[in-house]
Amino acid sequence: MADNYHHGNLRQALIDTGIRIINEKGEDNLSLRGVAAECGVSRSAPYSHFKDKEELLEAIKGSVNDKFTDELKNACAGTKSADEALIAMGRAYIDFFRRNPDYYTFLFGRQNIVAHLAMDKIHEEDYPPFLLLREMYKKHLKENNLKKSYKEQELDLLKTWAVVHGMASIACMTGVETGIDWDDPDNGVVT
Amino acid sequence: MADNYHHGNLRQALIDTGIRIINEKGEDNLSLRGVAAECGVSRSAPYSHFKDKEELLEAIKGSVNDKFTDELKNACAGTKSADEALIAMGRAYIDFFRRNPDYYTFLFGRQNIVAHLAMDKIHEEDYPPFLLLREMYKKHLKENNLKKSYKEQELDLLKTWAVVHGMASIACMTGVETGIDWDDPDNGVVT
DNA sequence: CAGCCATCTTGACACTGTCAAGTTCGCCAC
DNA sequence: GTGGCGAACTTGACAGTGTCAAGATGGCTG
Repeated sequence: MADNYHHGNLRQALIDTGIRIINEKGEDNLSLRGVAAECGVSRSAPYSHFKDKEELLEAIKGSVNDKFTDELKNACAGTKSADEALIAMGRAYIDFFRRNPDYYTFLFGRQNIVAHLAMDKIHEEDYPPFLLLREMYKKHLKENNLKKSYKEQELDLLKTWAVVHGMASIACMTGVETGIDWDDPDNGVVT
Repeated sequence: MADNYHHGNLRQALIDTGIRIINEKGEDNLSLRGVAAECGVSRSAPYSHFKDKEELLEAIKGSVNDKFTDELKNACAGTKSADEALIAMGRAYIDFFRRNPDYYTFLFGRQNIVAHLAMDKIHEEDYPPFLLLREMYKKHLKENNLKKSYKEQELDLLKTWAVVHGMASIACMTGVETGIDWDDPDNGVVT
């Protein structure tokens, strides 16, 4: 049967059902054998597409990261100024992980990002969400006619990222409703 | 032999070697059987002290959390004002996870804290490090003769925790050296 | 048509968490 | 002391896991 052999797009199927399983049952309950089974394929078929279980997880991570980055971009899309965009991004960042708490550990747990990007300092890295933040931040400086030293900019970016990222983490841990008027504080931090 | 039976303090021994293994080989490579073996005890001996592997992990987590809280307290100890104490705590918080990056995921990963403390909102929780932060924050308000609404206080605390926690997370992910003059920014955020 | 080779399968192994049943031994009532 | 209770520990067993080696399949290229 041509059904069993040459599945067609097993690689993508594995990634997709992998994401679904993580959503339904959490990262802990994702097994290579399980993913393979749900794709209607034998236990070691995945080894034709991924060296490791780890490599499949990395691929899934990449996919989730794309979705995350898209949501951040969409949040920016409807805004008229860089200031608005920064606020919208902050909201979207936190919302994303409030809606999918499991993704926080999944994306940021372990040494994933380090392994992926091998960056030395934050401002040298190419983590897409951070690139987006920097871009908007520079726009914000231009629009408001602000001049800052490189050091000051670096610190602003780090602080902004930290506060938003921290809020997301806290929101995931506690399930807290961030009853916060982002229009004020985020701006306060950035400027 | 009295050596095999009634180990004496197996419970604590399991926790201690558990911590050691996590330090040496990471959480992923910690197996119940492994811990038991290193304690010179059979594979299911741990089940006399812990219901689960999860219950052992929780115990280890508690132990690590104690160490973390101690370091924060020690950081406060040498300070003369609440403002100084807050800064010292922020530094200690970030330093702790820069020294032990694995602990970040271990402590804050999954739903650990939620499961542990079952808190609804941040200001109602009893997570020791946060209690310490709030205590120092209130001292800071008193020492500086500041009056703030409950809402404002809540927001200050959340923002402060978020920025410090976020910095810690970022530091763990990136291994970045936080070349930051904490004497300025932290104060700026808190006040 | 021949055969290459990516793709997939089956068999096997070591390792894991967990349970049931049995063993050991300190301790307490008699 | 002696009996035995019960906590602490052991051994045997089972299902599930990641991974590899060897073989089967079948679309593509010559």
